[in-house]
Amino acid sequence: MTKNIAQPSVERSFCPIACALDELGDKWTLLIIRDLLLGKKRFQEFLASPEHIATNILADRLKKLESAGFITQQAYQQKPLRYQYDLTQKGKDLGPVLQAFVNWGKIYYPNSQVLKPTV
Amino acid sequence: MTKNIAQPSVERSFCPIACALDELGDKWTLLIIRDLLLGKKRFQEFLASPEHIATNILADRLKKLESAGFITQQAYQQKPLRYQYDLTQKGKDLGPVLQAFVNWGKIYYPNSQVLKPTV
DNA sequence: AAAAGTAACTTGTATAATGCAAGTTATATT
DNA sequence: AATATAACTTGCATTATACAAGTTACTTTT
Repeated sequence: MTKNIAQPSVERSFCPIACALDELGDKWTLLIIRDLLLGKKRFQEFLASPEHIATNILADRLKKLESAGFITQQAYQQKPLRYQYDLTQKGKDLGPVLQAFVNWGKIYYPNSQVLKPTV
Repeated sequence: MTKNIAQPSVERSFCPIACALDELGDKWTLLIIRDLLLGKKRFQEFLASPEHIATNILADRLKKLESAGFITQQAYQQKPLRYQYDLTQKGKDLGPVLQAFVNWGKIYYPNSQVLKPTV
């Protein structure tokens, strides 16, 4: 079960890298940020990414990303109620971090391919 | 217990970010890379970092980093046998990724402080 | 010479995170 | 009425992480 929404409450150190990894250091969170930067906004769009995140993990990460101020959730229609997620400035500013990963990854995973922006 | 040394064997997708996170996407691995970039080389030096990694996790990550080609292990003395770890080019090339985290983290964690190089 | 210390780990155990399948709620479509 | 869709939640098994303690092979201190 995935029931904790509370954040770690104390960071491990004052190092900015450690602080960042406290919030982003897992196998999925930065991939959701990647999808958002590429234009995806909805639950089903994230699920459709090639890594196939599980629905419980996705729901958990969206909650944590929202409570940590990386994204906002808002309804884009009322009947039926449907939500979309948008990056805050804090989230958008991770662009250079992901670009650094891409630059590095293209060298060390020669078969890899950068995903095309949605839209 | 931490007994698996084998790598995931299949990457989740062809995305270079996903490939990178397959090897680096956890709370500790990039902090060890950070320490190595700052000049640390020995088990006890990594343990002394302010985040206080557990010894079993550190031993596990050093093995995984070596088998993934990020670091090399070599004895720096024989009696008693002691090892040091050095970054390969693949590991050193993560410098810009960590710098991007630092640049971002300094903005969003105003109390954070960049660690000084060891030496 | 015995006791204590140090580096680099390993082992045990408890808690937390992840993965997979299935179920839920509220509509819309056929 | 039956099926479909979006956005989740729930259960359960597997894997990862945290913390404490133990191990091995020396070196240093008393």
